[in-house]
Amino acid sequence: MERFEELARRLSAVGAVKRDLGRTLPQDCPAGSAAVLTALDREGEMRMSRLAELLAVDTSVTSRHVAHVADRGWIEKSPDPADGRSRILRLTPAGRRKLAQLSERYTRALAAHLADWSDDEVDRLNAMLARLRDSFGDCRTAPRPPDAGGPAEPTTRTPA
Amino acid sequence: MERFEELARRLSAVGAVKRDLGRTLPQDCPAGSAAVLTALDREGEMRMSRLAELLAVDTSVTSRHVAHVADRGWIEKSPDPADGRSRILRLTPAGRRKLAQLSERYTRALAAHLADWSDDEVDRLNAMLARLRDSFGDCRTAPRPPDAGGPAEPTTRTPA
DNA sequence: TATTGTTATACTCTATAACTATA
DNA sequence: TATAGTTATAGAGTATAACAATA
Repeated sequence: MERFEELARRLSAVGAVKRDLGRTLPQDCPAGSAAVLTALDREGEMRMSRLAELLAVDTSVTSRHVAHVADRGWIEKSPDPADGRSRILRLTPAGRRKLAQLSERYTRALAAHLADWSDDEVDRLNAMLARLRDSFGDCRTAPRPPDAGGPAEPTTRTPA
Repeated sequence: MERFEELARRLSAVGAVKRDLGRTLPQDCPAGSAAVLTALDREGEMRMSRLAELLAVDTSVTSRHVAHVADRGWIEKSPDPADGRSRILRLTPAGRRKLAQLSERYTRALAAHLADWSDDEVDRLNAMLARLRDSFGDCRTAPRPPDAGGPAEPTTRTPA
């Protein structure tokens, strides 16, 4: 169990890293908003429920974050032809520009701190974090739909 | 930069893992309090300023968390013979019992989710997270950038 | 009746700034 | 004057529950 106790502490310490990186974000786009933009950029347009699932937070939380970015014109909500209760969320050109700006700053800060890491090391950390996330799978929400069409061409953005 | 963009997303996703694990914590001891108990258990008695440094949060934040656990009798504050402004923080027996309880639940949840990980894999993740934390050293004093619309301001650092 | 999303409320975590009490 | 710690205030993130509109 010792190694799991260590892991618990290490995960806790990741918070410090994230707080530090979060300071690169502009005042009008906090981490929650950046996460919405990033998800829509990578996965393409989607409904609120799916976005909440991707972000692994409650729909009420997602609703607030979406409202924030929609108020600023970074995403648009169009009617969902398949379900009148739902709407389709989509990045706007302004949203893409905002995301590009965020991503550039955030990623640059990360790269600066990890300047002495080899590409391979970063890749290995990425792989392990991916596995970690998978191991916690869908403890909060339903599994992703059987994915058929593949995500709309992601432009490789990033932030929080 | 792509691998750093991926890392940014992976780090963000760690939040979901931590939220999930955080649900194992008892109502009277949230994550911040647990962090205080853990640090005092591992590093031994210390002053507020050192604790704040270990947790990588502002002393005002630490002060609140310490007040929470002190109110519940989990730590005690004794006068610092070397400096009258300061006090020494120390776990009480009750604090140790509380921590043992927390740790048991938290660690068990972690172990359950990572049941199919080998010891070696957990060790490697631990090592990488340790290095990640080290790479962000003591960068807690960096103020927020002036933000708002404009392009990323110039940085003195030269990322890879 | 069930589901999608919104809103009201509450709690945790964090930071900045003002304040106290020592040094 | 400077430092250790506290407190007041504010902002972000999250969750639960009550609600509206639609299915």
